[in-house]
Amino acid sequence: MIESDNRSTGSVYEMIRDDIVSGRLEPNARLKIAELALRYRTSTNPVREALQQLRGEDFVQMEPNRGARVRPIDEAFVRDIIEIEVLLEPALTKWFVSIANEADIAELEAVQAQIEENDFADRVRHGELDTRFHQLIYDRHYNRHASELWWKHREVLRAISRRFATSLSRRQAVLREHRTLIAALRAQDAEGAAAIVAQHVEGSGRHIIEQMGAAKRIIPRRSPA
Amino acid sequence: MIESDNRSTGSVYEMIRDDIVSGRLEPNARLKIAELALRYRTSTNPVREALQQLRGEDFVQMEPNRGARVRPIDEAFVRDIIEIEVLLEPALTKWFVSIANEADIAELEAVQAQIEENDFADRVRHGELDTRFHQLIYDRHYNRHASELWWKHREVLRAISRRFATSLSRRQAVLREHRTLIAALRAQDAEGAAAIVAQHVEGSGRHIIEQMGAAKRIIPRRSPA
DNA sequence: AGTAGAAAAATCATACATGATCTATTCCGC
DNA sequence: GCGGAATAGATCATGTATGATTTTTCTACT
Repeated sequence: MIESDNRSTGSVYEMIRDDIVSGRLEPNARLKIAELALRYRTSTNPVREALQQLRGEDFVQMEPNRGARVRPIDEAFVRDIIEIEVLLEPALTKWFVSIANEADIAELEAVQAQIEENDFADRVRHGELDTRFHQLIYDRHYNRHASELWWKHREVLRAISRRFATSLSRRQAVLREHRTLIAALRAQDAEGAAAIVAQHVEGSGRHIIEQMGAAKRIIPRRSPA
Repeated sequence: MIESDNRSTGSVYEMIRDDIVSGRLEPNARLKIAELALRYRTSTNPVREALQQLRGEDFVQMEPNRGARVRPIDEAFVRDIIEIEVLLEPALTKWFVSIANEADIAELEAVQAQIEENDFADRVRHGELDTRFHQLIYDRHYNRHASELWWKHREVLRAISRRFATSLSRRQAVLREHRTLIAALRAQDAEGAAAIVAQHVEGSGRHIIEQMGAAKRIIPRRSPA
């Protein structure tokens, strides 16, 4: 246990989930019931239930009689998610083109301005802004399922990204693609916007996977359970 | 409670899930913990945990202090799932084209022969065969995430379908599309196969939604909670 | 290294306290 | 008497606690 936390706000589920997504609980970390119960100042029952819910959401893996672990995230996992996002996000974007009004696009531009102003200096802030940028596009979709699926994937990817810095070339690509996307949206070019988003997602995935590969070569990997 | 079940095989989670997917627990049915504990001959703790896991998988909905219900399934829900499948399944199919060998296609044809032989006479059997048909295509995909997502959606859709009969025109379309799909796969025509699958999924979704609409007009709907 | 035994941990079963919600009856003003 | 508000009791979800049992994990010894 890293820190004996005594936050008392929010459900146990939310707190554990938060700790996983934010990285305070590392990938593959063992999640002992008694320990978590202490950490979140509850009894074991809520912890068990939270873990089961997280298991259902695939944030946690469980083996019979061997308890729970934070879902270990490897390159294949990221690739899988990205492949789905490459399909999903362009489709969500296309629909956004048909409903976006001037105010929506102005808001996108405002966020983009903040992203450029921050210019990757504050990594956490960039993550938040970038998420908000895409969320503006996806969150209003009528397909709640698709939108929530995106969000779930997003959170996982963000949890990974926060461990790595963004390469210079990737920074450039991100800014460029965001700008191009805004232009396409403004021009009501659904196909163009979708194509850029696909490229954006793919690039993001490739970047993360490369970083993971690089990190693995430096940090000696724990034997995987 | 309909039946006092005393099956003792499998985890409580599996049994509840099974009862939901198979329809023994109706959509929107209230899931009382004490009742389920009796039904599955366990204590309340495993039931509570199973419900949380199912909640994470979205088979069950929960409201604070008001317990759990079997996820009510409406047209919007089906539409959402289908929209995702329209993206997912063609992509999975394309990949299948690149790895399928003669034996794979022969197996598809064998299943298709059984489907045609059964000719929708036994509804449950048709559901099984149809699932197996598509499973042959998707299950070997390297993207476990996508494959599992398909499977989850499939189970839900099957649970709905089993309540309705298949219209004559839909029967024809299913058989035709399966045959065309096999032909495209054999011809290594990835794009063609993908297009047919997209059409197949969309048609299936449309059919289900129509059936649901029709049923609603006959069966007076319970006030939705 | 391999292993026996100890400690830790998961899992399940109860029992109970508390508080929210639902139901149905009572009660009041009209 | 009638409709609706107030309320008392039943029902249920949720959290806590504790013990039994089994499996896994750790530790110390050969």
